[in-house]
Amino acid sequence: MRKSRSRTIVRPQIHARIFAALGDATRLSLVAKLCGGKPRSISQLTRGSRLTRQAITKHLRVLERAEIVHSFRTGRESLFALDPEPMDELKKYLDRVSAQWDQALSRLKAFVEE
Amino acid sequence: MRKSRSRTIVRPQIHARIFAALGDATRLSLVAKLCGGKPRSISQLTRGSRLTRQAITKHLRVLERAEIVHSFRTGRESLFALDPEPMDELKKYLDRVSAQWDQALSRLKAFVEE
DNA sequence: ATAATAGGCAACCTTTTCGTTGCTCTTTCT
DNA sequence: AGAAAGAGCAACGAAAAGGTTGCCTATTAT
Repeated sequence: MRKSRSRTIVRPQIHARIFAALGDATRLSLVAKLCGGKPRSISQLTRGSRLTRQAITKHLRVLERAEIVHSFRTGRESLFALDPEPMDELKKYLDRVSAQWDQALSRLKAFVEE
Repeated sequence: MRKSRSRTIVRPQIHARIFAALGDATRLSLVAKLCGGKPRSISQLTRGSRLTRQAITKHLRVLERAEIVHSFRTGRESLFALDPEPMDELKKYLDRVSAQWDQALSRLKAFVEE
């Protein structure tokens, strides 16, 4: 078995911003509303929330900076839609983490059994 | 096609804490170090970082509260090890999101083509 | 033309987060 | 026994996050 202990397979840093953007209940529920597929306006997304429109706007901007969402203006409203690529990236990241983890476990098992 | 528009498939809230815990570059790199499999002490995890031991400790406690990591004391050192279940949960969450997304896309496609 | 709706921008406040320093305690090494 | 290493606790400060209010502009509806 090749033991490449000098290098870590899982990269740091890059995904922190995406994780952070999803690390808030309000934003997570915005994502939930948007993953229905249809673009929604800020007012629409504000309806049913206890927060003000401006608060929702700020959350949407955070999601936008993390590129989880993009917006475009039509007439007097700005619509937001989901951008699923970063989520896929996160999924891949988590896959790598658990792959490395499983590998570590089987190494451990092999070590114990030898 | 059954259109269950009244309920959202993707749940909010529950995963926010886990996402938030991973939403920091320092903590992400701690996870990276830990997913090698071997439990590491606080001092070990501090070595090579520009931060103080206490800063690292705090980050570890955050990861612990999110149940991404657990700790146990042996002698004078407390060791931390990864707990991969929450990561799996996140992966499942992201799967649900992208499943719903794909579904929305195909609904849209069907609508456009009809 | 006016009123109503949708948003942007800026100031402001409060709470969390991130990191530090200083001190104490326990365990291990010599 | 004494020194060194590992860690816990508490106080503190700076900065960021989350939210609000007030006001102004642009678009749509009546």
